[in-house]
Order: sequence, then C-alpha cells, then structure tokens
Amino acid sequence: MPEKDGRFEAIIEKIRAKNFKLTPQRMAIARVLSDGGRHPTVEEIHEELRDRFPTMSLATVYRNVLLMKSLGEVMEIGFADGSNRYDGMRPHPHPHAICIACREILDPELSGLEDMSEEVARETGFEIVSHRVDFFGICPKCRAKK
Amino acid sequence: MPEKDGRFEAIIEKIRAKNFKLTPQRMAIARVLSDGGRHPTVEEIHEELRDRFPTMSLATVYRNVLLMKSLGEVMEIGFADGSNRYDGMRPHPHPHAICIACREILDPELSGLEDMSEEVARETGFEIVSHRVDFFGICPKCRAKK
DNA sequence: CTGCTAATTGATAATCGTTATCAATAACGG
DNA sequence: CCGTTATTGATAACGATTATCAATTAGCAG
Ligand SMILES: [Mn+2]
Ligand SMILES: [Mn+2]
Ligand SMILES: [Zn+2]
Ligand SMILES: [Zn+2]
Repeated sequence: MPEKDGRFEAIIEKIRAKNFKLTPQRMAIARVLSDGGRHPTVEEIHEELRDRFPTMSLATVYRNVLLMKSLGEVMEIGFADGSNRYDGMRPHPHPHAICIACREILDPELSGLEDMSEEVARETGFEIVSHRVDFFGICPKCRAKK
Repeated sequence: MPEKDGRFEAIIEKIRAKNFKLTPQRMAIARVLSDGGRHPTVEEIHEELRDRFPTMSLATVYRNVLLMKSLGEVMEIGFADGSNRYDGMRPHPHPHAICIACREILDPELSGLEDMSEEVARETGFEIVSHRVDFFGICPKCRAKK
C-alpha cells in the first residue's frame, strides 16, 4: 500500500497526540485513507478490510473517517447523490477531475485557483475561506471503450 | 416577484412543449424558481407558497423541482450535508459564492473558468463536460455583524 | 505481567431528506 | 360538459449516516 509523504504517520501521530486509542481497525482505516491517489467511499474501505477484519462493523469505518475528518487529516468530498468519498492524502481543499463513467477521481495540479478566489472576493465582497472545485468528464480509459 | 430574462416563460413553454399539464401549483413553483438571484431549498419554496396553497404537499414541490431539473430548466446545487438548493434563473453550471454564516448564495461573474477547464483536460486527458465551482466565505453583511 | 477504567467496537435502532405508492382530484382535448 | 390521464396530497418506504448500548480492549498504574 504505497502511501507517500508519510501521511499515514501524520494521521497516527495526530491521533496519539489527542489521546485517542490506536486500535488495529483504526490504523488499518488510516492506512487505506493515506494511500495516495485514491478517493474511496466508506463502503469501499469496509470492503477492502473485510479479509483482515471479518467482523469489523461499517459503523466503525464511519466513526473513524469522521474522527480523522474532525482532526483535519482527511477531507470529505460529498456529492449530491449522497455518495461521499475521502482523501487522506491531501486533507485540504483542492480541485478534482471526476470521471462520470467509472467514478475515478484525480487530483490535477491547477494554477490560477488563487487568482480566481481573489476575483470572487473582489466582485462579491466575500472573505473567501474555502472552495470546492470539481471538473466532470470522461477519463481516457472510458473514452477508449466507446 | 421580479424574474428576469423571461425565465418563467421559458420554463412554462418547455412544460407545455413536453405535454405536461400546467397546474396552479406547478406554475407557482416555476415562478419562485425563476426569481433571479435566489437559490431556495425545497422547504423554502413550500413555505413561501403556503399562503396561496395551504394544502400543497411537500412531495409536490419535490416532484416539480425534479421535473424542471429533468427538463434542463432548473439546476440543482447539492451539498454534502444533504441540503439541496435550486437555481431556475441560470440552469447551467456556473460558479457560486456561498456565505457559511447566513447561507446566502451569489452568482459571481467569473473569467478564466474556461481556461481552467482546458488546463484540467490537458493535464488529465479527461474530456471535460461539466463542472462545479463553489467559493465559501463570509458575506459583507455577516462580516459587519462581528 | 495483571487488573482497572475509560474509550472503542459491533450490532442494531433511529434519523432525515428524498422518492415511491396510491386513491382522489383536476387539466385539457374533444 | 365528458372522459381520459396526469397530477396531487397523504403517507409509507428508502438509504446513507448517526446514535445507542452492552461487550470488548487499549493504555496505563501497580
Ligand atoms: Mn483529492
Ligand atoms: Mn446560481
Ligand atoms: Zn472513467
Ligand atoms: Zn452571510
């Protein structure tokens, strides 16, 4: 499981610092979430850990994702259809490219977001504190299938 | 109720063209949705029409918002917390500025979105077909209250 | 290593926004 | 005005998430 940047260690350290207990389930969930490039759902995390933790409840996954979110170590990407996905690799707001066919989610490096944020502030008088930027389309793999 | 651009007429015409019936409830809902600048929830629409239609069911509002959405005449802005808001003034994807204090939603005119879309396409290989761009912050009114 | 205590877990019930169901009503073409 | 059929209002069902609670276990003191 190739987590980069020591994200797993950062999450565990935050949990320890706040005096939460380090259960095997909790660590396994943190490991899946810190796996770069993926944006799994709670169901997918639960499914993925089924082999190692056959009795782990879905509620435990929900609870721990919620905990890590509240610690600022996991970012939630919620959609209108109710499906939520999680990114423990980059826990701060960043743009996404989302395939509407296979639901793959990428983290594109994007310039100009800061400028756009300032433009919104200038025009509306808002003090901008966060953003949510998604681009929907068809990924190369799905395009080839047509 | 100051709808601009004849949005109300456009919605009604689309409904007529598809041979759906023009009920008083349906027309009233269309009128609220075509009211520019607002982004009401289903509950707010229901509440707003309570005086004129005391017996109108919440389900009727849901149904008609869904209908107009499927006709491409109303855009849904869904949030992770489950709250959905609707824009019948601009039924195509466009950026929003959202106050995290009072939940007011504005439609800022924003340049550079098209360029950003192309940048994502170039970097990811995706064929971009849509987007969702929200900027969250504190509006001038709420800022003054501090 | 052992035992204590509070946090966590697993199982399940409750919640809440939305959608489906269905009998009664009403739009609209003839 | 009539008949057909969509629509409405009332309410049940739904599904993802959250709350509840007894049983378990991590972390720690002895
Ligand atoms: Mn991401
Ligand atoms: Mn809008
Ligand atoms: Zn794809
Ligand atoms: Zn405000």
